[in-house]
Amino acid sequence: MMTEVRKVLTEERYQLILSILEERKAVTVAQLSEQLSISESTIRRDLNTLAEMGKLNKVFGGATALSHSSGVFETGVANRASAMSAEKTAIGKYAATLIHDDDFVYIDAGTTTLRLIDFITNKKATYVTNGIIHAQHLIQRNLNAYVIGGKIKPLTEAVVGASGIKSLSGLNFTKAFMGTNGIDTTAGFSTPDIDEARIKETAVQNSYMTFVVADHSKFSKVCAVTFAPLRVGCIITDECPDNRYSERTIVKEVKL
Amino acid sequence: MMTEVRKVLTEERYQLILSILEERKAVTVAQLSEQLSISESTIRRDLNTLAEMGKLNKVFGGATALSHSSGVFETGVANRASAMSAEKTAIGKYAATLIHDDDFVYIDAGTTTLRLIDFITNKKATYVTNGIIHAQHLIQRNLNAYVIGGKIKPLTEAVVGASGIKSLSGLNFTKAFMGTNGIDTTAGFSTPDIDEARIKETAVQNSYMTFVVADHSKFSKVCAVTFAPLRVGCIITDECPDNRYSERTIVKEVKL
DNA sequence: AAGCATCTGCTCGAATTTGCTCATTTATGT
DNA sequence: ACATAAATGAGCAAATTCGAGCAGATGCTT
Repeated sequence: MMTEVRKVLTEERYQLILSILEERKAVTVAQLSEQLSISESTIRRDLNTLAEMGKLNKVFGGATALSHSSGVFETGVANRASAMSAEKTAIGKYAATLIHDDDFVYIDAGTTTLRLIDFITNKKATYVTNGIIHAQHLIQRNLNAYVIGGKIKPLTEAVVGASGIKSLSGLNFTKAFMGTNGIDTTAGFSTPDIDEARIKETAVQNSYMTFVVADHSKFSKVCAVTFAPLRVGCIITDECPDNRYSERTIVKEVKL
Repeated sequence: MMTEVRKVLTEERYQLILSILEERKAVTVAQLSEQLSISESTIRRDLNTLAEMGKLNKVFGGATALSHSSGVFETGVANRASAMSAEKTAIGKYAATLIHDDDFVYIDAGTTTLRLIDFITNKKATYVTNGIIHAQHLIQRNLNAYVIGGKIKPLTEAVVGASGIKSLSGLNFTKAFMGTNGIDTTAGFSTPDIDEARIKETAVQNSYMTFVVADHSKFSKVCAVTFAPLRVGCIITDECPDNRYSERTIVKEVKL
């Protein structure tokens, strides 16, 4: 090998793989290959070895961490959060810290934003959402909750349509937390449903700042309808796979 | 464009499905398909596998969670619904038969009206409510559901306040189904909360017909704020204790 | 320096998973 | 009860992943 990069010992790689797995609970061969700059063949060999040693659970496509029943400290929200992907929890936890007193916050319907609600502590801010389940969670946390009026889309239990957009007019949010199905350098933020896109579009336009919460799987994906260009939304994610995004807008990577 | 799509491990998908199910207690195949951006075929296969493992309850159209120990439907409003259960059921069952095709129905927040929703069969009518839980129930019955926008009152999870009233303007209901805390010959229909009273008042004014659903315990009670005089609302009850009411408005007694 | 063992990365056929189509079954409305 | 619509599962083709085999590189010994 002609490279001057220090050789990574096999044992060292094993430790790296295990620590990554410990954090993520599940990784693909491709992820490990990219992160460690090692060929997939070697990753496969390592995973096989580690699986034989009983250090991890090998599955088709990658590996999962062994189910450790170690955590007795898990309570309520944390318990549900651990069942949920760790990424969304980390993203939600960070995003929640961005809310300050007297903020007028819009919370978009979606799973990542729902996780965010569980970490909100600021009771002086005011919250508006278009998600029926989101509204319930806000209320259960004793927060100042408002819901957008309009037609409810059965699939996602989100308020959409013309009257929903009308409901948003005149509301000037200080911060909007949006979910998205796709993030792309040229297509921006996109979602499959046109009605939901219109609502998102209006909410973003009516907000002073926009934060898009999305885990790494949403990058380089393009859905049917774009609701905002890349530059208008700060991205909060667990891992940004490409610096082409940080060149075009603010990207905050939270650590797991 | 290199649409780099991040692989999601099968095991990971299982966890995601279970956590979503934990959150919502019931999901459709279509919902999971959209949430996880995965084909319905795969979702079906996953649900079958998870059902075989005994991790969830597979039903036609989707899946339901196993343990109903802690759910959104058993908190707050749903708990109080247990009082006068048989009476409310009978009242709701009858009231639901009053809804016809092309009706534009307003359903007030409250426990009796919530029971009413469970008996609605007409899918051609359109339904508007100010209750968050009511909206969820309407959606789960695949009905045309709209929600009023505005501030959510924590105790009853009902939308109240000025923007709620504004949300109602321009809506001309054919039928309104209202709950009430008190019915009195002189004070009319009354409720303890002034904000909720204002919403009720507006809804009644905007409706061609008004039905007040109330069990016998509500008669001869007067609460802080009157939202409608006795004559504007037909009363649907299990037992009317006094013919002074039937002299002043239409009273329908349903049998248990 | 040459020999040898080990590790790494690449290639390719086999195995697995995934998404689509379509006939059948199940639910809903008249 | 009948007709219509929706959901389901089996079958099939495409995409992805796996593992064995092979060649080059590295490090250690002679």
